[in-house]
Amino acid sequence: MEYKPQQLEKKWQENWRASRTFEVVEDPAKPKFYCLEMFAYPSGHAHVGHVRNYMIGDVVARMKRMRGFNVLHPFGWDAFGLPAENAAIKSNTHPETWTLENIAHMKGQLQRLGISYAWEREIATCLPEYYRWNQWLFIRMFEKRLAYRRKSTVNWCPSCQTVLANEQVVDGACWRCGTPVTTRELEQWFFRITAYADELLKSIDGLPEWPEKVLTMQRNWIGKSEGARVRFALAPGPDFIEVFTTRIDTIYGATFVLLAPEHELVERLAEASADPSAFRKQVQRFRSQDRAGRLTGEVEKEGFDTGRTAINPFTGQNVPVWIANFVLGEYGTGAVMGVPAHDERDYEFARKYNLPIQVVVRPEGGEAADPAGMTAAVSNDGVLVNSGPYDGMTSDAARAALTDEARRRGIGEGTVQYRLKDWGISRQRYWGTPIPMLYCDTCGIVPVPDEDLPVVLPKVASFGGRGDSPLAQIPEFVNATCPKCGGPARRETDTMDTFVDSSWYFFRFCDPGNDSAAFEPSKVGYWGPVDFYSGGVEHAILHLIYSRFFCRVFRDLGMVHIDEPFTRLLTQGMVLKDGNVMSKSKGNVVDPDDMIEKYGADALRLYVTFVAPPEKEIEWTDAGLEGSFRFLARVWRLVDSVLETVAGGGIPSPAGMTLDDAERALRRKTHDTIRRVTQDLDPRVHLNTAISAMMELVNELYQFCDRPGSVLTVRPDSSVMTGVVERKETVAVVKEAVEALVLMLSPFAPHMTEELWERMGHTDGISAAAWPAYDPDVARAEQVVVPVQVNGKVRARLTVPAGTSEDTLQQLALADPQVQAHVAGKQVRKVVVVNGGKLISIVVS
RNA sequence: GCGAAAGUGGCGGAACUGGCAGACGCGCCGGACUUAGGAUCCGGUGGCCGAAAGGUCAUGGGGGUUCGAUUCCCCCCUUUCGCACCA
Repeated sequence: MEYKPQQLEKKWQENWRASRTFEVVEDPAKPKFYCLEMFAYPSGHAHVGHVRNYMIGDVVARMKRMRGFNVLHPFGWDAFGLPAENAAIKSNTHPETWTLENIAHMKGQLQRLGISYAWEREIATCLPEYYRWNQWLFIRMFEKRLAYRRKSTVNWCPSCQTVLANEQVVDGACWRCGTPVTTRELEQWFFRITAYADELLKSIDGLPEWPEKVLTMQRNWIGKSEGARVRFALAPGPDFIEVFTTRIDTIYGATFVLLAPEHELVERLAEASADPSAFRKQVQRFRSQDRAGRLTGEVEKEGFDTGRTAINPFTGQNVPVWIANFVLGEYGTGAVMGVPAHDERDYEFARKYNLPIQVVVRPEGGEAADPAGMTAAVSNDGVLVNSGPYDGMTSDAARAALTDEARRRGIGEGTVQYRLKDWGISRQRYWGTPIPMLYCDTCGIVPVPDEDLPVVLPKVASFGGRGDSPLAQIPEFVNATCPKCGGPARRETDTMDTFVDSSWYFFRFCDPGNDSAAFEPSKVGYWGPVDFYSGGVEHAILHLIYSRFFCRVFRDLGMVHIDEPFTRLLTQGMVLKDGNVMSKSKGNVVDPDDMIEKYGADALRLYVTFVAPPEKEIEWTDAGLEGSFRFLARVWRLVDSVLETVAGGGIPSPAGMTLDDAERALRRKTHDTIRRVTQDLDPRVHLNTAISAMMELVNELYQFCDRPGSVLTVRPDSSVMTGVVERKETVAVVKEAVEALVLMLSPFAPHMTEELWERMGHTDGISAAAWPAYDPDVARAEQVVVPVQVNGKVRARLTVPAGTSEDTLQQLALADPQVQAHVAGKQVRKVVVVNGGKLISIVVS
């Protein structure tokens, strides 16, 4: 029978659905395994990049199932978001229609791949059954003051017409569309992720199974720095400027103070200045400078003197107060002390504007620099000079002592500063979760009562972003009644950032149908945390830090008992075509359906897992896919040819039989392959080398069948073998090899192996079958070949019984005629037997 | 600029704690079977010298440690990624 993947794939997909093969329930008797791939944005069409991600997860899920785990492997849709809205505007449909159609199409594509998803657990975040719990959680967070509203300067994407979180600004541009981000002053809802900053940072050390790269990115993003806040009195009083510094040890060298153009004191200083309008003009110019440039240092450092001075609380000196465009209003206190001798930026600034430079730190064991002759700031720690009572202290000691003095004098204190800021979640767009809040003139901000949830997203006809939320244009939505006083109230018309949806969906999968709670704690208690999570590295800080935050919020609500949501993270590489990311606009998208039609889903699955390690980027090639197809056809022919003999349960195991050399060699190869494949899949996920090992076994089986004197032959037309196999040993050995092969191949090529498994006489289905057992006694060779090197070159090979002692090996090596030919007339300096007999190295002079 | 990772045949990639570099696949070459082969099976395939046996050079470049280095150390080059005025 020829290998025709299409029909049998259909057959088995139908069979899996009908018999609910991959649905699961909690079973305390079995070890659980929660295997998850990042759910999909329903953009319209799955491409082979998606396929690759889902295959990595599916191979792991199927393998774990066969190894006796109760495996939860669900899938769903990250279905809210701007593209739906934009597409709807363009094509004059509704975002919901667009989204649900896309989901239906993509679901079909994924099902044709034969992924072992528990489809009955499918969720879509745009449905009220789901987003209702976003609202529920929002209210809980509001109650715990983890959600709050304030006016602030926010990132604004002029193209998307909405606010962006800091995490969504990449190099000063919108993460979604690449438009340079501007700022706006808006009343916004925030999640207090900073309340967990320290915990999120510390527990990074508790994530040993995450890529180091992702952990580093998260550490940098949280950006903890320890330092001090110190107040410089403004002369004349009573105002003061509070600065944040990590280098209080250099404070005796602070010869000026710099304010961000956004600093709250700026307006008052302008007011009191000689020429307020010129002052304001300068400030305005700084504020309107390219934001990205200001943030990255591409915009030149500039500043101007406010004409005022402040008092350095340690030196007592009057120091000028300047406003500088490079000082960040959002970080620290929005004001810094200028220490030109020991900070490069301050140095540059002081040189430009001729501000005094005072050296207060010298290198340990070196001389203090001469301010006049300096060409650059010296920012290393050292020993203090010109610092009054602190002279001679190391920077470290001085930081402690100076902070202590500041605290005693009431002019400052040690603080910890984070770069991480609270997560702004308000979005002025339609296609998202309505924020369940009401504004009442008498009662203020009032949450929608739980029993009134969900606040359903009303159907509207127009959603053009115009800077305010489309929901604000619907009076029936906006006008509501205050649940507290019964008076008129206004509804919040912003929607939530879609990253809220994706920050807890993995919990919902544990109990997706629950209509009285986000999930039943006992169910997450059983399944959580996610044991294996795979997805793109682009979420290294966005989704992955928000999810870690939400997990802790649920924990503090008493609903989960874990700190971290994902035990192991694998960031898979992208699939490129012609060196580029696949995208519709580039016209280089490879549609999995086309590939399935040509070669079958199994070949596609095998290709994306074989071509490179999962973490690496790959370049799509049709030739590679064809190669994978060829391998599957080769396996098919092999099994098909020997099927009649190996089928049925009547043949005993080869263990205990008296085997000939070839049979023993094949058995050894079989068990060696089981060991290699098993290790490559678990705990490592080296899918490519696991497949290589199976290919070797297949090659070996072909050789075995073709060996001289064999009556087994794999026929090109895949007819049954010729002749009659009389040796039951031969049959038993081949059967063992073929069964192990088919089992281990099944996570990669489930359809074909199901078919073969059935034809081999099994009725239970291969996904219920047990992973083949590795027998180390079989894999161990009874004879080993030991290479003998003389001065680094292999000159002979000894064939000896396994376990020959090192002494004996040495003697045998030196007695070997070929070795002697190379040793003759020279002096043997050294003989080394490596790793108990893996190799012998002889050194002669 | 700072930091991290990586650099292996024509290509994708192997090599687990230093131990026969190039597994496995693609491509290419040859053979068998064929009316035919873009099917299949078998064989070959890093460079150079050689008819062959064999020799010799080879894991970005240069040093070092070692009996032995793709693997460990130092310097340099290149690429990719991350951070990028965070005081």
